[in-house]
Amino acid sequence: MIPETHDPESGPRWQRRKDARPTELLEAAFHEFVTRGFTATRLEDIAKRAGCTKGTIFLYFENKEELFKEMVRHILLPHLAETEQRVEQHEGSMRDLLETILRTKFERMSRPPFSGMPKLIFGEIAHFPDMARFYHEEVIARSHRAIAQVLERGIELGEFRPMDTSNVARTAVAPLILASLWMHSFAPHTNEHIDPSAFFEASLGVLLRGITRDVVPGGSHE
Amino acid sequence: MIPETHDPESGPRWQRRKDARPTELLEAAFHEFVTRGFTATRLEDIAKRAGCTKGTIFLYFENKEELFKEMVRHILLPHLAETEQRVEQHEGSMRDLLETILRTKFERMSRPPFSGMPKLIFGEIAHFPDMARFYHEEVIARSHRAIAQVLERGIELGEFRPMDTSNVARTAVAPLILASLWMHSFAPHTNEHIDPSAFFEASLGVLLRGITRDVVPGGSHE
DNA sequence: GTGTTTGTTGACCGTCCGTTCATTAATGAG
DNA sequence: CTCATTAATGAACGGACGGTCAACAAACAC
Repeated sequence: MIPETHDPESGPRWQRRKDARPTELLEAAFHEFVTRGFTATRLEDIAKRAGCTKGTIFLYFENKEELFKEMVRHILLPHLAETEQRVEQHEGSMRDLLETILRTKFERMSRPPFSGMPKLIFGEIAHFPDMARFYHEEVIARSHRAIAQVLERGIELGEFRPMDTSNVARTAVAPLILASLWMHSFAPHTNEHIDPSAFFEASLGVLLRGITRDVVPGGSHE
Repeated sequence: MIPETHDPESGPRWQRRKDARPTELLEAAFHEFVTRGFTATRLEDIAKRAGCTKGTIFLYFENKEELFKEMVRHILLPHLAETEQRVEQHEGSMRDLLETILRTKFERMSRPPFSGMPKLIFGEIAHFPDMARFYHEEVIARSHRAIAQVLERGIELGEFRPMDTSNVARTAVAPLILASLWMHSFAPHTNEHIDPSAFFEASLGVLLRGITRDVVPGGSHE
């Protein structure tokens, strides 16, 4: 009942941690934004989760929007090189590569905290033109390019039929995005629970059959 | 510069229109919600568009959330019977029926104002459990059931291969939803413009090839 | 015309929350 | 130890907006 009095047992009331704060704030922001959305997240919540107060945020970030941008940079950019590198290095079946890429993406996007990104992005990015451009160029376009490239190489190799690779690439990721959105919008409030794995396998099956070049029946696939 | 003085030329300052107000407000609400999102829409904007003031809204609706619910009921429910009836009455190729249903859905979802619904729904419905249940039961589940039914009948008729019809139905609509989301999030802020029709055709092609039962090459499709 | 009913207004209230800043205290140098 | 520096605090500000309500005026009966 004497909150003003500092408990001498617990050391200093707070510490000066200039180096650690930004990262802690970015990660707290990621959690809160992805859980509650940009607008609904209060800076006080982020501060609390990061173990400081609201005012501290403004020592390291210009404002809420800038914090959001930095958060995206900090969290997502490290994941991009991986996919690109995988495409670069892969040799052999493009069908296998495509499956691997989509499966990896699915693993990441189907579990928190990343499962919350699509809702966050599609739901609120329209209000932040800078951010929309940044996210599109740095995340979506790069990911899209990697998948389209795999499709093109597959066509050249005769594994896939000729197609509109750009739009098929979008078709390929659409179910992944829908699954994430579902988890964070309807799933918590309905009894109809989608089994994410089964949904992924079903959509992957449709995709692979839909793009594979017709083969002569009777011919082995090995 | 005398805004308090009412211009005698323009008739009464306002009219009493008890019957017309609700519909006008619901349609104004639809436009505003779909354009700016639930949270970002101010009741004042809706009132202005409907030709009245904020206070009038509360004569007809309990609060903002209730207005939102009524809006969904008013706008969407009339569209549902149509699809169900089409499925009921169709005879002949399930492939044609599936294509017709998806194409109709695409036409509606790819143009304003309906193109804004997915963003509105997936973006903000999580905050309104009642609404989520209602929308899921009355809109999504019914639409989903119709598509799954077409797939099942197609399997029985030997047009489609055996499959997880429920999850393939979701796979089928995923690109439509993604296209709508794109239009209302990234499209206004990037140079990479998706051609909605081309995207639809590409995804429809993948879907149909992906679910069609394998046929003997050389056989005509007629 | 007069009076009554009631649909509509618009000023107002209370709350929420991003942002600011004077104050406080942790830290490190000397 | 003392002092200077500055990270961190938390009270306070201000604008936005959902919701309220007393006053107003349109409509209608007579």
